[in-house]
Amino acid sequence: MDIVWEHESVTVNEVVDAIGRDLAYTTVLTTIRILEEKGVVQRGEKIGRAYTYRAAVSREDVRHSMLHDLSEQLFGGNIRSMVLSLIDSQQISKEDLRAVRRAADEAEQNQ
Amino acid sequence: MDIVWEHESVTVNEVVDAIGRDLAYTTVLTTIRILEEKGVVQRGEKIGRAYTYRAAVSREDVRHSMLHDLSEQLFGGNIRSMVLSLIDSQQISKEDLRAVRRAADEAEQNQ
DNA sequence: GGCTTTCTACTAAGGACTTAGTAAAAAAGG
DNA sequence: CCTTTTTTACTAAGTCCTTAGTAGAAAGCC
Repeated sequence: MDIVWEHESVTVNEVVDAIGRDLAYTTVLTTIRILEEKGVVQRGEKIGRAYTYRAAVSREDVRHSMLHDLSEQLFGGNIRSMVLSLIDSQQISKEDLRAVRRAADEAEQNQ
Repeated sequence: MDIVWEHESVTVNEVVDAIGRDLAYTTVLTTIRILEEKGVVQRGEKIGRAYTYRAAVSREDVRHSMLHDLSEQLFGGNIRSMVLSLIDSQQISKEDLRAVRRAADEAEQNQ
């Protein structure tokens, strides 16, 4: 999906070239076909002899929905706990904390 | 795992009773055996005729590692982006934002 | 001590995901 | 037009997860 999102419209071959791993053409084709079945990718018209594909859901939507799912799994749906856990994780720098505070301020403003 | 974490030490039967879903005894047994194989649960001594099991990793550790994994998958490991995405998700209230800001302040202090 | 119940170990089926092969269709090229 | 190449559709094998059944061991009960 990262590659589809980055390219707006891709053929199977473009994905194979971009993916950086040594996967067979048919492997990528199968994967895209399943993504299409699930509705996260859509088939467009042919370019030359190959079909093109483009994302049918946005990266943001997927991020939000996966974050939501994980918050359910780990924190009973409590987003606040999740954010606090991230802040306490020692993986976060001073600038990160400043950015977080700024974002919290803005979010509060816009409510 | 939730049940194991809540009970400190459990038998298979206690899990079956607590789980709220209609699962066969052997299903729960198998699941616990696999959790044991993976090292997240440890077998203790027998109580009566049944083995007891207890958590071998903390809930916090699992939360942090799963959050870390998802941050890699969705945000290239950038925790800050992940927190900002959560804050922007409209799922978060004023009090949540205040709590977040307070936590950010404390975290900065402790650095 | 033999019957009954409880628990465990082993096995297995079905679904999802990843990987890739084969065959056929479609296009390209002489 | 016939051969070669490219692309697709279908199939399949392997792994992991969830679910559960069967057989045998262990404990409990007269």
